Amino acid sequence: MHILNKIYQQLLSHYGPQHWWPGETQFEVTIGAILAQNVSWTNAAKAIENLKKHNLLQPQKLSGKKAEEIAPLIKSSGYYNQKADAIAAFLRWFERYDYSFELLQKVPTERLREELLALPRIGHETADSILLYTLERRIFVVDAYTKRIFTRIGLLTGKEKYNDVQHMFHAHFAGTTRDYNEFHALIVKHGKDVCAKKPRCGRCCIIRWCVGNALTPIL
DNA sequence: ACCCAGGGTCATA
DNA sequence: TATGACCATGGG
Repeated sequence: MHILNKIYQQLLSHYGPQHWWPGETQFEVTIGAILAQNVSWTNAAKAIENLKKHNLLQPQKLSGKKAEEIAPLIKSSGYYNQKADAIAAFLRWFERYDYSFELLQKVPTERLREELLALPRIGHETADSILLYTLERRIFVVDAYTKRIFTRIGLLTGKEKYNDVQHMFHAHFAGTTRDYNEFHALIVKHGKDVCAKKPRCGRCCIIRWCVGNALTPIL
């Protein structure tokens, strides 16, 4: 069994399933992926609740709004002007698929990823979050915690680009889409738990405890 | 008052 | 290619 699978099993048994992504509908998950960019989930969740309160958390409703109208509704998520632009642009793109996630499912993952990445303010992580959590494609989502944790335990050097890190997981982590979902969620959980930006000395991360210290970067 | 949080983009060298 | 600046709210 590859070390990545061991780490996954260890995290899963330690924290339990995280049941990501929180969200009642595919559209809510998708918009949430944009709103959660570089902000605490609680801030993003407030913006989502506000959209819900205004009965706008449906593509056909929200597509009628201009970015300037969306922005004040999502203030709590931070960067609200950019995120309002991103949402408006996403809806303009989504219209070509009749606002139908059913139709999106017919599109191959690679093409979907390219189209999402072509949208403003949708970068690698946001695109992959939508692919994994909304559309249930077997795609690994790389975030800041992933790079930090796996660099700290020595499986990464810290100089890899997004696609390099993702390739490591795609090449070596054997799991279902569900496992890819859980792994990323568990990494975030573990990151918030013990792998803060400033290393807290003395608190040994359970991954290191799991795999030991003699690791060399794979890739 | 600082630091951080489930990033992305653009100008500059 | 690789940094730095900028976007911005809210909780600790």
